[in-house]
Amino acid sequence: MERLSLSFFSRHTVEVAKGLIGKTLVFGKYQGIIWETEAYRGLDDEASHAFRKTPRSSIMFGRAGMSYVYFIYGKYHCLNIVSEQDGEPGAVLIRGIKLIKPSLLLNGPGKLCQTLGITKLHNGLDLLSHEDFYVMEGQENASVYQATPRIGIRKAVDKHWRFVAALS
DNA sequence: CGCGCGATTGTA
DNA sequence: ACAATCGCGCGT
Repeated sequence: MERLSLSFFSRHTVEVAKGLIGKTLVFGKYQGIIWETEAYRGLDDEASHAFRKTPRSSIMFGRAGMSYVYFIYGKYHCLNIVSEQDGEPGAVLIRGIKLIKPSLLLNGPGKLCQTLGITKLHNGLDLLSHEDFYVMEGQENASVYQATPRIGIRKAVDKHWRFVAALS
């Protein structure tokens, strides 16, 4: 299967978030079908870390296809993939994947990173060229069935930028 | 340098 | 409905 390239990730973040549903995340020995995503943008998105440019969020302003991993609530890590043209902020939060072998649904960004062992050490890696951390084509039958407000935020609840795959 | 709070989760 | 837990971001 073919690895997703720069042209896939360097689009509007909402399109990337939808497009990632059904794709295959590869991280070391793990492989999983991406089940749930959320789009986060810049100045037009009050709920995004990139609403303001800070040291932490600066990666979101860089070239698409890079990993953005942040630490939250003193306990959990969350995995994002940078989107948009270089210079434009955006990233897609990976909220859920369906692990292949062992078959296991990882719902929730914290649990996902905990299970796979993703930490801040994996922040700023290039998924376009990394040896065993990337996204490739997958089961395209997993089509988007629902768009909802994003989870765990109080701002910009009018933006329905959370996407969940259909059952299968 | 101090302080409030969060793109979460498990438990009550 | 809420506590746990600590790094980030902003104000002083």
